[in-house]
Amino acid sequence: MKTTSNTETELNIAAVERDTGLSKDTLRVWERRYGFPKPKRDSNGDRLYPQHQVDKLRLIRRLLDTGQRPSRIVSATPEDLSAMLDAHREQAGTSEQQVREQALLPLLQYLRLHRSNELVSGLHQALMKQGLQRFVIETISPLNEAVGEGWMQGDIDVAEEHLYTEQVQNVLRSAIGAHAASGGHPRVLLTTFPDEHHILGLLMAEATLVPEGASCVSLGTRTPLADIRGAAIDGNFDIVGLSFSIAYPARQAIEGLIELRASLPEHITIWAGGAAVKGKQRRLPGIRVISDLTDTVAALHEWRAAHPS
Amino acid sequence: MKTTSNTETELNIAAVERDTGLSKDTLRVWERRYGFPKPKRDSNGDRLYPQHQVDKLRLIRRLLDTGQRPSRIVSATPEDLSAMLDAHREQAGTSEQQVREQALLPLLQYLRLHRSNELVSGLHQALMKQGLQRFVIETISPLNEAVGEGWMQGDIDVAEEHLYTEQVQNVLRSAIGAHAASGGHPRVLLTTFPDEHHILGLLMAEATLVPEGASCVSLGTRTPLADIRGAAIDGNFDIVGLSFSIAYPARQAIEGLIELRASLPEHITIWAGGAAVKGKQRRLPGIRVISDLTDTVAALHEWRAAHPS
DNA sequence: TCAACTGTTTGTCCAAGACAAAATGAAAAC
DNA sequence: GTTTTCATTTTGTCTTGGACAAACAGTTGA
Repeated sequence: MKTTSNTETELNIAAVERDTGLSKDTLRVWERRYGFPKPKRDSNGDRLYPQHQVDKLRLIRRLLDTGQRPSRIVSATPEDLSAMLDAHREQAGTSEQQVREQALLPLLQYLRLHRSNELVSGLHQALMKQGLQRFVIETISPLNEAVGEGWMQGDIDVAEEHLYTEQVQNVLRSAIGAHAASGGHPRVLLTTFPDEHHILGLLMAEATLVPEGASCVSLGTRTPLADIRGAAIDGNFDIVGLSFSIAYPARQAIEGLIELRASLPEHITIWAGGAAVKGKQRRLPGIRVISDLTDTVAALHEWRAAHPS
Repeated sequence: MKTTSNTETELNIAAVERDTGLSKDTLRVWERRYGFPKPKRDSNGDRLYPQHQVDKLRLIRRLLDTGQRPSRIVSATPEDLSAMLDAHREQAGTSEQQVREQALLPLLQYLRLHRSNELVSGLHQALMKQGLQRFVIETISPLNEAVGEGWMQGDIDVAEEHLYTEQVQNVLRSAIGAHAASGGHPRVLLTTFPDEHHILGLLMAEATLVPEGASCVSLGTRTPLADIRGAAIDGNFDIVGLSFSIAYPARQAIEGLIELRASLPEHITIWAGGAAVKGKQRRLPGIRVISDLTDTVAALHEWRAAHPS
């Protein structure tokens, strides 16, 4: 609890939970079982995590998402972890993506050089050229991945990541607002669970749905479950769309979604998208798991086929 | 951990945390100290909260936001709690504000009725009529206060407050983007400290500065101090603007600002605005405290007077 | 090839204690 | 009369070590 005044790069357990998405309980039990992380202690005996341990934890989380198990990787060296990530990267066949990134390289460069003006005009140009849907799918989505990747590897710092998020938000919100399609069907309510801060996933979903004539209402991030339920019913929505970033604990996502499913009337469809729920369709009966942005459009067509007005 | 199969209206502690926003630790310590909530237990001894206890917890949370203290209200009866809410409601009616609200009443009504389309067009209309600066000062700012008030009194729920924030954000971001003034002076970096989630203050500041020809770059909310410093220096900014909502602990704001002042070179001006720092100018040497939105413009003119290019 | 069984791994929950930060209220100083 | 300072509660978050169900991995048998 006590904050250290000397070194700014040591985080308490709550901050690490925020930064890594690993719960306090998990952090403590890993320390007990695997000997890592091994934080320092402040004068009160409270844990203080050095920055490099937090970085390693993020790396570990990433590997967990690829199917590795904690006992195998928590006590491994950072070098081994990087090697594992690289191995997985090879396997996933990102060659196609590498090509696409060619076109994105200038945008990434602008970001790294803090040239926000150029970044904005570059984004606008791409938007004009591709149209909203293609812009989101072919530019923003891979750019997100590249930025996330860069952040993991330390090429991109917090301020740059924030700047990126802000500018993309500006562009997307303006573009969505310009469509101004009211009265369309279905009516879609978009939001995230309370611990999810990332909004780009929501905006990207909205940006792919609005051009299809759907009527979207976004509540932004961090809406408590009970309020999602209330808003969905009161607002007479057909679909509730939830977004989960890669940082969101998959377990929490699944539990929350099952609870939400149980609390909503059957005629309201639930869509769940994002890295944390990818491939979890089997564990989420009654919920449509959206595998990627193009799948959003597919899900919309499915809904319309099943609900001829 | 074990989920009950019979009654769906009993939640485990993680679900209650999600629904109420009260941490597991807090729920346990309240039970120990005040005897409420008093959940049932499943076969494994894990807590199972009946729905009515969760409802009461949400009521309690609302009262906490009005300034009540847990020891006074946690063990009170639901009737007493309702009475307290009513009492607070009576007290809060400010006459001057009532007048202003006359013009804003339609907008508030749209929000309460979840008529997001009408809300958006109402906001756009006001923006067109008043221009960006006056729109922010005369419409958005008092509307914010009215929404905050309504939230305290329970007239406006979480979902409505989120909806409001989203729509205002859309309008402001579009309007700011439309100005597209690059290369102006001074260069202003806008953001908030890590625990501050509220973004409207930042956007309102940006919306008053951009029409004056300043060049604003926003990092959004929740930027760590070290990264603010880095971005300000690397980006060659003249001014760093911080926003603090009424919910931000004043003490933390002051401490953080003093630290930031010490870590930034003297030639970079710091502006601090928002309810949490209002009237704290005396305790913040070397920092320009912005008392309200009109003062933002005044501060800009001051800076220009002191820095003839 | 798939289903059922078995042992291991893993995340979440529990209890009761501790302590710093925040809030309160009273006394002192401007 | 207003603000500052100090002492006393209150309150949220952190601690340890133990427990157990759900998820997983591996093997056996149909």
